[in-house]
Parts: sequence; C-alpha cells; structure tokens
Amino acid sequence: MDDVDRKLLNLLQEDATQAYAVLGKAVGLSAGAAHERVRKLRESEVIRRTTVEVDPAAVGSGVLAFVMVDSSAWMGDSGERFAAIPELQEAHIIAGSASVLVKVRTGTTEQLQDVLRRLYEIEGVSGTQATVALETFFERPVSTGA
Amino acid sequence: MDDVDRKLLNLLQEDATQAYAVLGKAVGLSAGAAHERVRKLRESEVIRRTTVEVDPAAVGSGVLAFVMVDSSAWMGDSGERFAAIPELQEAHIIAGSASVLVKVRTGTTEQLQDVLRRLYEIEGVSGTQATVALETFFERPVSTGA
DNA sequence: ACTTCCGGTCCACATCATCCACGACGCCCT
DNA sequence: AGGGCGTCGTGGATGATGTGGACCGGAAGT
Repeated sequence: MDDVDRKLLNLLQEDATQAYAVLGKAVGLSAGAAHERVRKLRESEVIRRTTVEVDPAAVGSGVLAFVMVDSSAWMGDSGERFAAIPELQEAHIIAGSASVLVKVRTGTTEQLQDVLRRLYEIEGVSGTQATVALETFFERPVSTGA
Repeated sequence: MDDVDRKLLNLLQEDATQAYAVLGKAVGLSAGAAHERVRKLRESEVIRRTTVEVDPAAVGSGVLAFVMVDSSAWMGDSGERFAAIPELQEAHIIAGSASVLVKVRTGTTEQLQDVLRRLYEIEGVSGTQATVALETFFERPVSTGA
C-alpha cells in the first residue's frame, strides 16, 4: 500500500470504468502494471467490490432517516435480524445511550413508520428514536488520504 | 424504469464488472439491448457513477462515528464548509433538536477529536455530540425494490 | 391501413483487459 | 565486492468485450 495504490483507489472511486491505460498514465505506470496493482488490491480485499451508485429518489427511496434503537438486551448477535429489513442501508452497534444506529431509506414517511414497526418486532428492541434527513449535503467515498 | 431496469441495477450493484453479455442473459436480453438500457440509466443519472468500495480500515479510517451538530444559526448554506473536511463521509440537514448529522471516519480517536475541533470552527456551530460505532453489522447499496 | 417510433436482435470493428516473457533494480548472504 | 534472487515494471500478442450501425417487429396514433 504505497502512494501509487492510494492514487489508484482515488481514481477508481471517482470512476471505475476508466481503462487501465488511462489509470496507468495517471500514476506513471504502464497499463499492465496498473492492472496488476488493482488486481492485488481486489485480491487483498482492500477493494471490496466494484459497484454502481444509484440515485435513491429514482428507485423510490426518497425519504432518508437515521434511527437510534434502544434495547433491553445484548444486540451484538442480532445483525441478521436487522439485515432482513431491506430498507435498512446501514446498521451499527454504537457506544452511548442507544444500542444500534440504523440508516433507513423509504419512499414515504408511512413506509418509514412501517420500518419502525418491524424494528420493534426484533427481540430486545425496547424503543426507537427516528431522525429524518431534510437535505443531504453530500455522500461520498471513504477518504484514502492520498 | 421497469422491472428489467431494476434487475439490471441490482446486478450492477452486486458487481459492476460483469460483461454485458452476462447481464443480458440474466434479464433475458441480448448484450446490445442490455448495454443500451444501462447507457440510458447512466444518461438519466439513475446510475450516478461506477465506483469501487474500499475497506475503510485498509486506508487508515478504522474509526467510525456519527456526530450530531447543534447550531445557533441556519446551516442550510454551509454544505461546502462541511465538505471541506475530508474525514466527513456524509453530511445531512436533519429535523429535530440538532441541525446537521455527519458521518465521520478517522484512523484514531485523536483524529476524531481533531475533526470535532474543525467542526466547531464552522460559523454557527454551537455544539457537537459524537457517537462512536463499535461494530458495523452491514453497509449496503440502496434497495431498488426489484 | 399506413406511418412513426420505440426497443429489440444481430453483426462487425475498434478497443481493451489479460497474459507472458523479458529486463531492471535493490537486497541479502557469503 | 560479487553473485544470486525476489520483486516490480515494460512491451507486445491475443482473445474477449464494449460500442455503433443496419435491420426488424410490434404498438400506438392519425
């Protein structure tokens, strides 16, 4: 993991459709060498996957909310219960008064309410506190520091 | 935007390196037709970009925190002030007692503290409340409903 | 019923990813 | 200091893939 790798990661985060020849030129390597670097980054799981960013509003998920989930029991093994709710985009165990923080996307606030209902059905969940996002300034890839 | 488009979005979210021939077969179309569908999805900004998911820990951002930012003024025009802090991965205006919710990734808790300091330097910011994530259950693409 | 248009298939070509043999550089061991 | 070796990059060959164009069929509108 040197500066060249970090620069490649940056370039790929920007646009993963670029040809290796272009990537190579950008970092001062041949296409073959750039390809080999990226292959190793994939192999070592530094690059988890190549994906596509979808406009949430275009697929009927225009409402974004963060929900603090309170619990009366240990939630550390309930990951799959949360993953089973497709509207949940992220779920994290957190330090602090709540136990779990989830990021939810739905089409309407009614659907958000239904998600909260399904959260309550998870054993151990004793309460929720939802916060709706009114506007998103930005959502961007992890900074690589390069 | 029909079911075929949604299925293509799903497939691409899973793995955007697949050949169009494969994508086409998966949805019952020729490679050319699949290509045309995807081209239009890109053109219409339903697909915002093709990118690469990077393991945060591998690039020195193993600490994840969510910060509620309180303010004494209207924050709606301060998006760029937040965007200028590279450790911020997301920033949203929220409804509720706080004004802005940000998602932060740093290498250490000391660096997290430094980010909080920089948040305070934004005019109008009157307080912060940070919550550290201990474990991430999952982070996944937006559900397309397909 | 004719026209038009959208969306599909099929095909051909240019581009690109991918693999391999070779060479340069730096490091360790004797 | 010299020699061997492992790592990393280069350049070219080749086969797969993206990409554009010509053609076709069905649906909708006049």
